[in-house]
Parts: sequence; C-alpha cells; structure tokens
Amino acid sequence: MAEIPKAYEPQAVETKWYSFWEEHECFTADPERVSEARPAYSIVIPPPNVTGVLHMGHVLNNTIQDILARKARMDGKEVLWLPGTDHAGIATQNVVERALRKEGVMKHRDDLGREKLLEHIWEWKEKHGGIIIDQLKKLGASCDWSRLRFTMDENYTKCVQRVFVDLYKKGLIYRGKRMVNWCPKSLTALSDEEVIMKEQNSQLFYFKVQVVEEPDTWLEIATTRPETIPGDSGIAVNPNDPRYANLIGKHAVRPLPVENQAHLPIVADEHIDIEFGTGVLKVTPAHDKADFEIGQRHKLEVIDVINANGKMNELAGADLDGLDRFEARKVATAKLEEMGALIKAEDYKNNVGFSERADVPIEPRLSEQWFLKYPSQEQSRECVANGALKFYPERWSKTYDYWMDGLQDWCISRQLWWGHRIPVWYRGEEIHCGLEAPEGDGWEQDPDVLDTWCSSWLWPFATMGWPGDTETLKKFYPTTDLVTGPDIIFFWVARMIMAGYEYKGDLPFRNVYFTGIVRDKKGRKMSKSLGNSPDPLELIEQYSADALRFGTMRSAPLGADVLFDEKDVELGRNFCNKLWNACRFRQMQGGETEGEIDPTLLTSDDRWILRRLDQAITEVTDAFAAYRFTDATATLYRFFWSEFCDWYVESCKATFFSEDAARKANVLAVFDFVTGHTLRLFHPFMPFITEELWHGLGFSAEMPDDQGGQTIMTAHWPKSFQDDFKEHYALDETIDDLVAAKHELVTAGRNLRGIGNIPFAKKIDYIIKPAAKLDAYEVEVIQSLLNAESLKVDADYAPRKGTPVARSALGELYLPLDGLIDVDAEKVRLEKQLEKIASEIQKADAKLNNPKFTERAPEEVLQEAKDRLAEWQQKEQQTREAIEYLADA
RNA sequence: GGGCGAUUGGCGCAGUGGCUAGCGCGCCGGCUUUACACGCCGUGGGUCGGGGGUUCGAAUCCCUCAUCGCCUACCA
Repeated sequence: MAEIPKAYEPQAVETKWYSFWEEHECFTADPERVSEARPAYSIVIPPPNVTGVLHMGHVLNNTIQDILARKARMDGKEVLWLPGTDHAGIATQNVVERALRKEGVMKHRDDLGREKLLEHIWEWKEKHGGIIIDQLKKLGASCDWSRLRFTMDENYTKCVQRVFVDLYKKGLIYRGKRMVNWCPKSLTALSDEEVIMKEQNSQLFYFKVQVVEEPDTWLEIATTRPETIPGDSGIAVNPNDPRYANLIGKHAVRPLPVENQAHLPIVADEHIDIEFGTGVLKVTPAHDKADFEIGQRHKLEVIDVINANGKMNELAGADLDGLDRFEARKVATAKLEEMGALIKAEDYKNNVGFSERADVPIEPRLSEQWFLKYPSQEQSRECVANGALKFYPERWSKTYDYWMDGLQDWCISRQLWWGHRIPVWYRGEEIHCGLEAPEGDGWEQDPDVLDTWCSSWLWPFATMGWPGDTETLKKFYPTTDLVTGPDIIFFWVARMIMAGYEYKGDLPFRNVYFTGIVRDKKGRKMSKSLGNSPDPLELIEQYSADALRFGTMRSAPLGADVLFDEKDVELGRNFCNKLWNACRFRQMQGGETEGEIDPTLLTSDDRWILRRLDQAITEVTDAFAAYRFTDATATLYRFFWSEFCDWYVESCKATFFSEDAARKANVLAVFDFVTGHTLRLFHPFMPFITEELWHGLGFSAEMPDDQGGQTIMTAHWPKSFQDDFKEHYALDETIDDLVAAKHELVTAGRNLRGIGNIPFAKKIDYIIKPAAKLDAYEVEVIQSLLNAESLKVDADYAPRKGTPVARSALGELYLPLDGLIDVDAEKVRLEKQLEKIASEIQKADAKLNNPKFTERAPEEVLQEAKDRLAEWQQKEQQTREAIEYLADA
C-alpha cells in the first residue's frame, strides 16, 4: 500500500490517471463485447465548434455526460461515448476570415477565391481543432477518442450528400425563390432558427399620402422603415375598417420623389390590424415577409430597393442611392419632413430580427434558395407524445410539440464556402442532383453550401458509420441518452429525431436531458462582453477538475438554470480535501484492508453507519434513475461529511486509541467497507481523486483485471444491502434510535459548556444518569465525543437542584458547574425558550381541541399530536424548574 | 399577443396534503480537541410573494393578483 501523501496534489494526480485510463483503453467501446449480460450504453457528444474553446456550458454538459458514462460502466455496461466536433459553417468562416484580414493575408474573401480560402480554413482547423478536445480530457471526459469524428470527414460528407440526393429524389428538397432571412453582413441566407428577435428602441414615423382620386383626402401611415417607401407598391387597409372602406380600389402617391412615381393601389387585406397606428399599412413586398404575402394576394409589384449588402440602390431614388439602410432611414425622414409629409415621430419599442452570428439586423429578401420539407414528421411527434422518447425535464416536450405543429420548410442553402457543397450541377436549363458530377462538359456545380445543422442532424448515426450496416450501428443505435441545452431543441434535437426515423427507422436516443443555462451568480447570462465567464481551465488549475465537476453538479438542479459561483468550486475543492484526509486518517491507523467484519464485534456506531451507507446507496441510485444529479451530490455530501466524518469517524477514535486490538481491527474493517463503497459512489462525479484513493487504500488489489488495468472505473456500482446481509449484521431499525439519542445527548452535552462559556478543549467532568443499562462502549464513546475528562455513570445520581442537564432517550447528562453560570444571561435564554414552548403548546392544544380533527384524522396522526403535546408540556415543566432555580441562586 | 417556469431565512436551493418547514454558503460566538483552519464545536435567523377558497389539517391542491425570467409570434 503506497502511503497517501499529506497534501493532495490534484494536477499531477489527474494527469497521471487520465494517461493511465487512455493507455489501458478504458474508454474504448467494443461492439463485440456487447451481450445480454453486458448491454450497450451509448451517448453521442453534442459536437462543439471545431474552433471553440471550453466554456462553463461545456463543463456542465460534458460533466453530466461523463457522469452517465462512468456510472453505466460501473453498472457493467459496454459504454460508447462518441466524441467529435462540428465544422460550424458561418462561425468558423467568420473566425478565419477575421484572422486572415488581421494578418493582412486578404481584405475580402474574393481576394483569395474559394479554393485558397478553404485551404486556409482547413489549415486553421488542423492547428486549432484539437484545443477543445484536450480541454475535455482535462475535465476527465471518458470519450472513446479512437472514434473522434468531424462533420466534414470524408465519410461524414458522403452521408450528408447521400441524404440530400435522397430527399431531392423524394421531392422533399426543392429550389425556389422565396422570402428568406438575409444577413447583409455575412451575405447569406439564414434559417428562421438563426434569427434572434431583439427588442429595439425605434421610432414610429407617421406620414401622409395623397389619394389620387380624391385630392383633398390624405391617408396617414405609420412605419418604422421610411427608407423603404421607394419600394412600396401598395397601401393596405382592413376590409372591415369603416374609416377607409370608401377608399378601397383607389390609389395614392408616395411622398418621396423617386423615378417610378406610379400610383399605388389601395387594397383591402384581413392581415391589417385596425388598432395599430392609423390602421393603414404601406406594402413593401420586397423587404418584409408579411408585405410580400400581401403583395402576392393582391398582385403588387416587387420593387427591390436594398442590395444584398444592406445598401440602397438606384431604385430608391437619387437621394438614397448608395446609402446604408440605417443612414437612408435618417435621410428619408428628413426628406419627408422637408416635403411636409411627416406628421410626427414617436418613440417605439419593437422586435427586430438579428443574425445570430453576425449580430446585425437581418433583411427579409427575395432570393433563390434550397428548401427542405421535414421528413418523418408524424413519427417524430408521436414518439415524444407517447413517451417512447423521454425529455427531462418533461415540460420541454410541450415546446417540442408546439414547434413540430407549425413546421415551416427549412432554408438549407448558405452563400458560404466553408461547408458541404450542394451536390447539384447545372448546364443551361438542365439540372443534375447526385453524389458525383454528371458526365459531359459544361456542368457547373451549385456554389452554395449547406446549413451546418444540415449535417449535424445526422450526427447519431453518421458518426457510427452509416450507411454501412456496421457492428457499431447495430449494437449502439439508438443511443441511450442525449445531453444538451434546450436552446437547440429545434436546431438540433427535433431535426435529429426526424432524420433518425427517416434513415434508421428508429428514434436516435431514448432520453434527452436538457441542461440549464449557466449564468453568473447575479443570474446574468455568461458573455464575453460582460466578462463574467470564468475560464474553466483556470478553475481546474486552481481547484482541480474534480472540484469543478462536483461544485458544478452540486448547483445544477434538473430543469433549472445554473447560477455559477466560484464558491461552489471552492466547496468542491474543500470536499475533495475532506475525502482525502478521511482516507489519510484511515491509513494512519495501519492495518490491512482485507479485514472481514465480525458481526459479534459490531458496535452501535458500526451498525448505524452501515445503515446510513445503505440509505445513501439507495438515494444516490434512485437519483441517477431520475437524472437528479444535484440530489445525488447532496446525499453524498451529507452522508460522507455529516454522517461519516462528523459522527462515525469521531466515534471510531475512542476505539482507535484504545488497546483492544480485536475491536480496533473490526472497526477498521467497517471503515474500509464504508470507504470502499463511498469511493465508488463518488467516482462518476469525481473520477480522479477516487481513483487515486482507491489505489492508495489498496482497493485496486481486489479488482478483476479484465480491462488490462486495475481501476475503480470498472468496479461494480454499489447495491443496496440484501435482507440476509442486514440480518447477519443485525442492522435493524432500533440502531437508529439508539444512535440518534446518543448524538442528541452529545450535542446537548456540548451545549452545556456554552452556559459557562467553557471552551471545548477544556477537559471537564460529566455525570450520566442512564435511563436504562448503558454499555461500557457507549459511555466511552460519549466521553470521547464530549471531550470529557471523566464521565461518571451513576444511576442514582441526585443532582443539586438546577444543575445543568442534557437529556435524551439515553438518560440525563449532568455538568456540575459550581457557580460558573452567568445567571442573568441564562435566565434570558430560558425565558425566551419558554415563550417558544408556550406557542407550540397552544398550537398543539388547538389542534386536539378541534373535534373535526380528532374525529377525522387517522389514528397515528392523532397519537402523534398527543405525544407532541405531552413532550412540550414536559419541556415547559423542566424549563420552569430551571428558572425557579436561577431565581433562588 | 400566446405558452412555460419561478417567487420558501442575507444568497442559492430542497421540500407536491400530516413530525417543531430542512440543507449548503454566508453571518455571529467559541476552539492550534492526537485526519482535515480547504478544519472542528455551537448559536441566531423564515407569519413559505399578496389575497381568497377547498380541507380536520395547505409551502404543498384550486382561483385571483403582483413581480421576475425564458420561449414563441409576419402589429407595420
């Protein structure tokens, strides 16, 4: 047995064990090992962006996955945790382009051209793509790294293309000219999910237009976008609006001087909100989704006045031509005012869609794009509704269902270079969709690439070698659990489910655990600009990975956001230290670990801690089954610190310092039994320190060597004790009462020192008057826990009236103080206590005097209430006596 | 506009019909007690967001109001 060093040095220990696990292939999944006796457990990582660095969200997410994977291994399952990274189209291209501009390699991507830019991005990927993988290893992630995947691996790319071609042939993918969300900065179309609505402090401008047929009539219109007036091709009112009924079918003239000064038809459309503004809408079909649809209904002209880059064009008129859209808004407003058409401008809050990546307002734009009609919609809705696929917390299934109910076709083409190129070729009017370029000359491949999510929605099976019918796929698909954030429920989760049904005929995972969002302790979202996002690597450096994991899990309840506080990590660190020192203390006692427990030598404390351990095993195991990791950590914390260290270990000291070798050996055996179980219960949460201590205490010697290494990783998950075990060791309930009474007496006894302000270190003499015969062992332990010089057992003890006393079911514990008491302070304390007792008695009385209660409450509830009243009355009597005594003193 | 969630001691949370509403951190007081000051011992501190109802009994179930958060939405 190697000696456990005095100070825990996590950095060296963590590196050592991670290498050990990797060398011994502890993370490797082998489909051949899967059998009835050894079921498969699988989980695919939500692939982080290949250029990403580890943040607190990853820590939370991957710690949970690792906990699940490690627990599954201890349950005897063959575990595949499949890792990988995502090429993250726009994000990555942005990052690399920015770097290249900074380095002066290019000003704009057109300077380099497609091929060259892609070379640079690949180069970047090779250089930085491994960073986050190394960081996950630091965290302790037990992924099967031999299967590391990337969404632009050759095989993966083939999957993406194959699916595209298939859906094209099924008629589910089509090309069309539609209104899309256009990002004027990235110069690409975006899906609805990539647009984030943000509330803006805007202005609502009221201006007037003249009705052509009735020159005396002016219509007032409210708009937030006066710069698009040149793109207006109609005026719309609600058909049920009496104010404007007589104008329908007539025309109006734009106030802005533009080349094309046509008369705009006034149309009636149900979509117009009578209440809003003036109830009159200017219709700009080219620059607003709703307007486009109104335009379609009334055959209005589409006048595109904004270019792809967000600048106005010549159709906007000479005044606005070439201006940025926001600049143009100011100019247009000034122009309206100059013309006397502006009535007023009022402050107004509205929601504007922003590009998720480029963070600029998106521009609705008519554009030729590829769209996808979602496949397997019915099955995908059904599996969540009927519980075949479970969401944790369950309430997200409503969100899911709501979205599935209103599915809109997905715009999948992106005007980018980094990504999977669309497998379609054109030659004149001809079009070819296939895995290979068509035969013959003159074919041009579509320049666009696919939305990133258009590859990641295949992740669960594409990473397992699909479309080949591989062993991995057969054994590990569908996966067991998916751990991800609810923010990508539509982006990713829903789409994976649909792809899973469409291509594997089965759901992709059975359970989805939605983590909360990691916020700072003030509840704010973590962000670079706020600077409130700690670097997990620094936290690991300072506190250890185990501390970070435990601290995070301890404050991350299922279904709630995580308010991250570095204090939590500190607590994790402190806990590791406690664990470490408790094990060190064990080792300092010497003795072998293989000691068998002799049931005849078990003390009440031994039995009690075994019962507590059994309880902890049940609680932690149940918590796992319900994905309640916070509960599991709370149980472990309570059990190990409050029950094992604070009471059991302290009780053991009486034995350890005694001369009784047999008794000592038996306590050590119990101690080892408990720590052996505890380390295993902790292992999923704190893999490194538990492995170190497992070896340090010599438990590894008991391990089967079936994976080329002796490791706690494959030790069996503790099971709740069987009845025959409990019987053999006499672990019956009566133990709990005895030990609880003992603890109560000790705590109360320690409190007696408070009366005279006697420091705990001072050895003093207590006298105990036992209620029944008290074991010599119990007396010894109580004396030790009280740090008493002596503890005299005297069944006939007749204390002087008012001697401080502590009581519990075990008996009475006296501390003769002989004039050390501060009479006044003590009196105040007792008076206060009396008030509290009186109020409790009143409550209990009221309850028992209520005939409805006494008639209808069940017998045991009634009895409890009676007992409680009696208890309080007794306390009242005792307190009165003490006060009386003080008055005499 | 619709939906979801939250509201319990200073802070973060547990507690879904019945013990005196718990826990962690913090606060306060005392301790170099033979593992651990990243520690030990102990004390305070809450009319469970407001109001109403159901019930013998409500933090817990129902109604209502308030505040906060999240998601969703083509009110320009």
